[in-house]
Amino acid sequence: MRTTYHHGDLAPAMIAAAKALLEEGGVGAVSVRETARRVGVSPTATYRHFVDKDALLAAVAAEGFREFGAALAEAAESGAPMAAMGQAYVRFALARRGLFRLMFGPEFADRERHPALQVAANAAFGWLEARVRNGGEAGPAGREAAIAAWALVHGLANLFLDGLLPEAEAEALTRAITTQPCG
Amino acid sequence: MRTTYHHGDLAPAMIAAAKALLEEGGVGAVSVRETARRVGVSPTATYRHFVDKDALLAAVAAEGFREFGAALAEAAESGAPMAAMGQAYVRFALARRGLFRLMFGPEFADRERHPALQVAANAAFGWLEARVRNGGEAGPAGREAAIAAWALVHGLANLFLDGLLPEAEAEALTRAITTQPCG
DNA sequence: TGTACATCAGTGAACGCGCGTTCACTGATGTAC
DNA sequence: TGTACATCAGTGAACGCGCGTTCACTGATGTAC
Repeated sequence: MRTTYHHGDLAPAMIAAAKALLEEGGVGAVSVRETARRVGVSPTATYRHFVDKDALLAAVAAEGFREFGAALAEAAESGAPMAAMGQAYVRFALARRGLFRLMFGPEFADRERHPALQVAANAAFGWLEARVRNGGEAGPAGREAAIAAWALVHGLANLFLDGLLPEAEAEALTRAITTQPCG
Repeated sequence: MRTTYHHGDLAPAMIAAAKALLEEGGVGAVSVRETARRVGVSPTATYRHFVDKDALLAAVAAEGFREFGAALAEAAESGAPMAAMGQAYVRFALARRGLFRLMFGPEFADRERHPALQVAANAAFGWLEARVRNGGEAGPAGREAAIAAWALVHGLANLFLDGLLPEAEAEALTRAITTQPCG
């Protein structure tokens, strides 16, 4: 496929290939060797761009948070922001299952070791902070309400993802629940 | 440690050892070989009791659901069942992180292949069904309210687990949020 | 415009590892007579 | 109570595998003069 010796854009290509593997078989299916194979490059080339496998996964997760944040931000423009963001949240989780699981999974539990990832995650959840400040009451009650809304939508996403709620009803249930007074 | 040739109780011992590994290093740290090593038995002995590694993990997860169900049922006896169950839910997730992640994780996504696990999971969530039937209104609104309560508490558990909400506040936040009118 | 050379981005072979699982086997146990 | 024998629950060695990573190296690119 590649005719030149130099690939030219290896890092993004590796990230894209890793994302594809992630969707196909979960985080367990992502290996340096298979990712390199997909890109058409020797495994060794990886180490020009990522110090180790963990760094590759972290880069994938960071990109995930950026996409996630963009989807939420777009929904926030809508007329009914809370319901729209809830839908966007659940939709992202179901459309990008492997990525979503990686982003929130135990792989990057110690967030100290991955500051860039931390930054991306915080940016994605900026809307939450904004809601705490702007929307409704300030103070502890406002914070708790915002957290409750977040937890509600995060819980729905995970329950659908885990097959504990019927995925076919994801859209309808999410809409119904996030448009109730407490959603 | 063991002096007899026959262990006598290998299956439960393997499950216990696998659970310990699960807490120490997540599902990735659980291997047939290491589990057998811990029990003091050859890896091969495992296959007398579990057809393969997957079966061992499924047995662990099933036991997890039974313990989880018991913890929830006990909380349900309390004077303020919803708040108590919320606390129990979150507490279980944080105390048994590896187990909780395995139970809800992608390992057993196709629930068809693990009927025993399915049964255990359904039993654990019996309280949910009960609440839909007995508590409050019946019909779609009642169902949605029950699902919302479940999602709220499941979301809180996962956000603490994933380090997105400060774990130190787990008790207080969970109490505050589950005792609000909509919790 | 041409050339020497530093630097960058790849390669291929090899390392050591732990894994899940199978094989042929053996020690221990239980049961029928 | 004793014995033959089937069955059960282990063992140890070996299989093939894919992995992450390192090594010494090479082809391609860019820059200074």
